[in-house]
Amino acid sequence: MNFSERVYELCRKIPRGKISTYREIAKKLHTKSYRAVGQALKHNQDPKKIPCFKIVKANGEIGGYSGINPKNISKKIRLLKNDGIKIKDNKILNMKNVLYKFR
DNA sequence: GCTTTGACACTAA
DNA sequence: CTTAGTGCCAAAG
Repeated sequence: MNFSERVYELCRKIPRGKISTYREIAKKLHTKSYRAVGQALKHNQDPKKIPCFKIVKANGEIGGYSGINPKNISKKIRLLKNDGIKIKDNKILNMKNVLYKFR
């Protein structure tokens, strides 16, 4: 199982109404490659199977979605809101409440 | 097989 | 609050 696949697995484990961060995933994979996590997601991006919109930055910002295009960012925000996440000015509110912790 | 890139993180100023 | 700099590591070139 390569790096990317493990990233996808973790994404799928995130329950509805919760989110996670690139950092948390990297930690769970026992690496500090936060950036590589994002790389993996953008490359494969299988929205049908992988809720990659649940992955945000550690500081509560949204990050990107299928690149860093603002249009897709909006879509990501809409998906998150639809999942019960509150967002204000491209930042997550109540991070602590919605952040899903692995392990 | 070395160099660059990037959906990030962290600290300091 | 914003910039600027440094670290990170898998993938792409």
